[in-house]
Amino acid sequence: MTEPKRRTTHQRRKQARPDEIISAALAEFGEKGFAATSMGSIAARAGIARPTVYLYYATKDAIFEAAVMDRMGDMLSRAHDILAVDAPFDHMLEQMLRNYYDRIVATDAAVLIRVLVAEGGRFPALARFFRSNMLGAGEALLAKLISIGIARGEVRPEVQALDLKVIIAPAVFNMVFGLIFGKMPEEEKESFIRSHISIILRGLQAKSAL
Amino acid sequence: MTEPKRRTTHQRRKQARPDEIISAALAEFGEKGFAATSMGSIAARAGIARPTVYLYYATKDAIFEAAVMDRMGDMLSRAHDILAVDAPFDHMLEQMLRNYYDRIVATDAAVLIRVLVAEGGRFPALARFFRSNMLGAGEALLAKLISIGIARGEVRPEVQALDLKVIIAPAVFNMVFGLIFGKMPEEEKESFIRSHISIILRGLQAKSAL
DNA sequence: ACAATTAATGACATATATGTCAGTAGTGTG
DNA sequence: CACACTACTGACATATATGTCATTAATTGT
Repeated sequence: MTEPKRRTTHQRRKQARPDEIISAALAEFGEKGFAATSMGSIAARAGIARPTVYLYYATKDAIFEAAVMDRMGDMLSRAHDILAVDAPFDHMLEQMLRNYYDRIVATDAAVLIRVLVAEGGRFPALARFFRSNMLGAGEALLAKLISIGIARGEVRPEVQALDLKVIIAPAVFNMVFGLIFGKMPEEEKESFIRSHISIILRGLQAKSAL
Repeated sequence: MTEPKRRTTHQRRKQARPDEIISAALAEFGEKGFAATSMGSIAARAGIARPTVYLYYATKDAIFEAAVMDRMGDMLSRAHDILAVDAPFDHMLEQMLRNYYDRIVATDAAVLIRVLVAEGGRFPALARFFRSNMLGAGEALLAKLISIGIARGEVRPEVQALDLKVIIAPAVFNMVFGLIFGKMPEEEKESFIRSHISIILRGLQAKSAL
């Protein structure tokens, strides 16, 4: 419970506002896009007056920056713990990829991608941060899996030298696809994920492991 | 030469304007994004006064629609002819994928994707058109290759039932990656393409073909 | 219960984009 | 060489978003 404190309206709000504003902003960005969203509409959705927003964030850019930092946190980094490195390679890879779909593809990350794509190179610092969390973490984890797989003879050694982004690319594709054409129905998505795992896994495996 | 006709400034302009406006608009969209681009800046880049734009297109949306129709044309559909269906499967796939990178990833399509992502579901008709040209054509061609490959025993039969979008997904990923983080340097891009082909090809091949 | 503090807002000044229209200036014709 | 035509533009009216500030209202300490 962390000490409720029972502060009445104003004071309690002070604590909650930043998060309320970020949530409202992400909802608006998701519906209308970044540029088409005004400070006014963010305020309205958050249930406050427009000038109040300026008390917490000076610009729309600042809101987006705060949103990225808040929501990206360490999305995938925690996956390290979950992964059972003693399982067979095909299990590890499937678990890792499904984790990726659950923890990244199906989250606010889609909205953040929408904004980053829409605004092009206007947020280079955020793009770097996003990349390290969204792709970097995945690549690092993959590199680990691959080297384990190679050591065990389950993965063909040439893979070591390849660009591992290819392995997660279909998941990112799936996300962007949803942004443009609307989310795939659950059934189609599951079929896509199975196809992803099937083709990529086979693409990595050593001949002897087939 | 198609009959030069030698019309002077005004008349000649009339013919050229629509294309000039579309080119200017795409350049602006690519630099600043769709929403951040004003009719004024499009006009300025096209070297005409703002009201002149309205003589050809009533809204910015109309310009974008015209741009999609004009630039998407039949990007990949012509690839059918180029493809040598009697080559070994690995050659056909590599040729098809490289064709995809050349004809789609490295064109105005990136700008169109940027706008479609940014504007979410605001252009459903265009999204459908885009999908059939950008993905549909690729999928159709792939389905053909795959069935040939299976018939010859070069591709494992289970692939028939999979979602073939996975095969081109890394190429689309590469495109979106460029939109967010800036284009990959040529060297890295070539390495990515090779990784793409290597992993996907292996992922499709029958055991006997390895 | 009352001053002091601070969260929140209404209202104003400014900036930028839009859409329209009357008018200008090239272009071809009788 | 006037006359009609048409591509084009400057200027206006309107709408929407921004950023700021003086003021209000809620909360806390004494």
